[in-house]
Amino acid sequence: MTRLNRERVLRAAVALADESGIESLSMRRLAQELGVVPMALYKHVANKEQLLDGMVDTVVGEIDPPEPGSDWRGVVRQRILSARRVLLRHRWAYGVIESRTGPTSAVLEYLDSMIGVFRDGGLSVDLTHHVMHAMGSRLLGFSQELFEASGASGGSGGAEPPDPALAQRYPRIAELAAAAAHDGDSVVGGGCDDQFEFEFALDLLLDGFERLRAEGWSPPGRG
Amino acid sequence: MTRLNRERVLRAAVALADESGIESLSMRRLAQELGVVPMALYKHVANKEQLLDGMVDTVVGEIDPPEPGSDWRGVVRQRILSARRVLLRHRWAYGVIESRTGPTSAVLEYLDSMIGVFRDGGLSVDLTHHVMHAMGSRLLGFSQELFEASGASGGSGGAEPPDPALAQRYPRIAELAAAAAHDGDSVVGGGCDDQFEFEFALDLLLDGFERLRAEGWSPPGRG
DNA sequence: ACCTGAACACCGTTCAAGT
DNA sequence: ACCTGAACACCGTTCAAGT
Repeated sequence: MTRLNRERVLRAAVALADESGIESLSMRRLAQELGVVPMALYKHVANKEQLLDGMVDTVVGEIDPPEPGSDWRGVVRQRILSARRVLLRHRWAYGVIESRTGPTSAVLEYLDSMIGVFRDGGLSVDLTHHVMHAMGSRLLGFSQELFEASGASGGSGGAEPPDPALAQRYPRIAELAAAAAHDGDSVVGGGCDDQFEFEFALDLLLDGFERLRAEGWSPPGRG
Repeated sequence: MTRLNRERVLRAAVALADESGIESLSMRRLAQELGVVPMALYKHVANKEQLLDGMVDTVVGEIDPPEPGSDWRGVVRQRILSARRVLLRHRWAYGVIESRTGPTSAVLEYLDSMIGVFRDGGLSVDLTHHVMHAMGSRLLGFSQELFEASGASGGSGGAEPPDPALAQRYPRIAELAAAAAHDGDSVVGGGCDDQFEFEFALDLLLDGFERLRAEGWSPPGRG
């Protein structure tokens, strides 16, 4: 039973969230996992918020650094897809990062380096600024879909057969779902190729940015 | 003291979340607000999850219907900006909608009608499908920014003066923040014109979709 | 049919005490 | 310096009882 320290606490918290979901991560449960009384944790993290901050830094630190390349779009693309792979390994990270009131230092470092790629690619400070906002959480590989995933027909969740009553109430959704039914059925989400959808939107945005850069975009007048 | 019913429960819940924030919305607190014992609520909503579903439907029902116009982009734009105004009145709705495992019926209705606008605008079923994914939660007016808002310098939150040590650690962020400092200072978020950023990204996406439509985009081969 | 009371199994966190 | 025990003020929800 080695001594507790901040790193052991954070690693155990990440492992617990990975295995049992973020909703199972309580100070009490984490302490139990570490064979310690709940209050022992408070010597190493100030409170639960700071624990979550530390978990975010741990995860964001797993993202590959940018691999320099000729095309700024390629560099951005590769790094965001790396972030996406990391975040898919830690599915709880999505909600936790969004719930932070401010960015942690690892996130700031990540954003700073991403800005550098855009700037080095020739985007102006102003354009880069709006680009960073437009990318939003997609910079970290988040899909920004309306719902986390999977079966959505009636509410009971899971993969149900397509409901003809729902198809009548929502005919446009049904048409899309029918066309998208590569594997499985879905309203919006399940049965779709998440990776394809992610890259479709990502490339659309990057191409749009590149077009604006090439056109010499500048902000609308301030008066 | 009139009889309790589902609608009164939902309206009180929305009002409580609007005023005190979603974190204050507990079954016990809501019951207290209604002058009733906690268990009385369970006759009108099955549990807290269903209460949240009902609140989402209430809010999504406030979005204006689409105003038919000549240009599909204009119709989509106007309706999404209406959704955004609604969601800004109920800031808790963002997190609650994203936390639902499946869409509520009001959301399905909204999505169905949005799909109709794209299809009537001449987008193919396949393109509309990917467009819906690419829009994601932006369809409901969400910004999809990395952090909810405001001061982000070091972690203590609030509007601090720009920290020279941080500027040295994150020089690219500092450069952007300096350029963006219309009113107030910010790392990414505070001091920026949220409405401008939202419309910038929205229009970039809509223009991209229109370009693909005009080019007769079709999905890549399946083999 | 609707509301109540007491209870169960949880939370995060403070405070005073131990070693 | 680090860990513990007991307590406080909360949760959502079940179950049996009241009217």
